[in-house]
Amino acid sequence: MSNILEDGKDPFVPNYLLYLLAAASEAASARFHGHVRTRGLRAPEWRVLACLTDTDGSMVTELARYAMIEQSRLTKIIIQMDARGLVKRRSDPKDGRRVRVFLTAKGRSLAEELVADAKRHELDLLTSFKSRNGAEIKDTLRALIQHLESDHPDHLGQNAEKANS
Amino acid sequence: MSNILEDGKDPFVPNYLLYLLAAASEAASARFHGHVRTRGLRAPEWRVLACLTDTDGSMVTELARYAMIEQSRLTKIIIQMDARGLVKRRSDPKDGRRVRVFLTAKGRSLAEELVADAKRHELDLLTSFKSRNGAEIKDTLRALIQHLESDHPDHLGQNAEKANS
DNA sequence: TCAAGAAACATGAATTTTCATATATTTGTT
DNA sequence: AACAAATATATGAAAATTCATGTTTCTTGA
Repeated sequence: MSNILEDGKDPFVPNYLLYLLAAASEAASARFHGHVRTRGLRAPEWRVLACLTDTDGSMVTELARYAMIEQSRLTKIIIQMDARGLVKRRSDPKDGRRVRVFLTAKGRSLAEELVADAKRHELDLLTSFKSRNGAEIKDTLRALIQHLESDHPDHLGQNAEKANS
Repeated sequence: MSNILEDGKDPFVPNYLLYLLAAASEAASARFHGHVRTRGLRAPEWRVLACLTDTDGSMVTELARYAMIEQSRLTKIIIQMDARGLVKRRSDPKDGRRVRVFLTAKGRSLAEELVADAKRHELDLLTSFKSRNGAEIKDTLRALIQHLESDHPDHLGQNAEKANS
C-alpha cells in the first residue's frame, strides 16, 4: 500500500515507453556486464570486441556506428585497448585518413570466449522468458529500431542530424 | 553488396538481444533527448524531473532506484539542480539520515511541460509504429523487465548483488 | 594542377561518472 | 543505556565522457 508513488493519479514513468526500453535494456544487460567485468572489461570495451568479431578491420567511424559509441570516445577506448594488446590499429594504405582496427590474437580469443558466453546467456534469457517467444521480441525490437531510424517527422520538429544524443 | 560485415557467417551483434534492446532504447530516445536539451537539461536531469512528478518528496535512494541513477551520482545531480532552482532538498524530520527531494515551482512547471511533450512524443511513436500495437510492445517490455528482475539463475553464476552495473 | 571543401581521426579542456569510503543517523541487541 | 550493525547520504580522487575544434589526407571541379 505504501510505495513511493503519489496520490491516486497513475504514474507516468513506469508506463512510459522510453523508460521501459531503457529499463529493459539495463535489466537485461546487468548480469552479463557483471560477467564481462570479471574478464577485465567494461561494457564499451566488450562492445568493441564483439563488433570486431563481425567486422574485423573496420575503420574507426564504421566501428563507432556499429558499436553505438561516439567517435572521439571510441578513439580513446581503442587506444587503450591497443595498449592492452587487445586490438591493433593500422592506417589504411588506400586512404591515409582511415585507421583500421583489428583484433589481436589475444583480443580475438577473449572476444570469442565472451561471444560464446553471450550466446549462452541470451539463450538462457529467451528460453526462460516464455510469455513471448524469443524470435518475436527480437522482431519487434528490430522493427522498432528500423522504424525509428527512418526519420519520421514528429511534433518536436527537430533536425534529424541534431538528434544524435 | 559491400558493407562492413565479414565473409559468409552471419553477424553476431545485430542479432543479439542485448544489442537490440540497447539500440532500440537509444534510437527511441534520441529525438526526445534532443528536445530535452533545448530546454537546458541533459537526460539524467530530465529523468529526475519526470520521476519527481510521480514521487515528489521521495528520498535520494528511492529516487535513485526509480530514475535508474546510481546514488552518489544522483546526489551530485540533485545538488546541481538545487543550485539551478529546479528542486529543493530537505532532511526528513522523522529520520535525519534521509534527504527528501521536492520540485520547486520552476522545476514543476518545466517537468510538467516536458512530461506533456513526452506523452505526445510517445503517442506519435506508438501510432506511427504500426507493425505491433503500442500496448503489446509495452506489455512485452514490462514482462521482460519483471522476468529479469526476478533473479533467475543462469550459467554465469554471478551473485545477484554484484550485478548492478 | 590547385584550391576549396569534405572526410577521418585525434586532441584538450571542461565536465561527469565511478568507486571506494567517510560521515551521520537510526535500529537492534544485550 | 550502550554498542554494534545497518542505513542514508556525501565526498574525493581517479577515470571516463563530452564537445568543440585541430590536423591530416583525400576529392572535386574550375
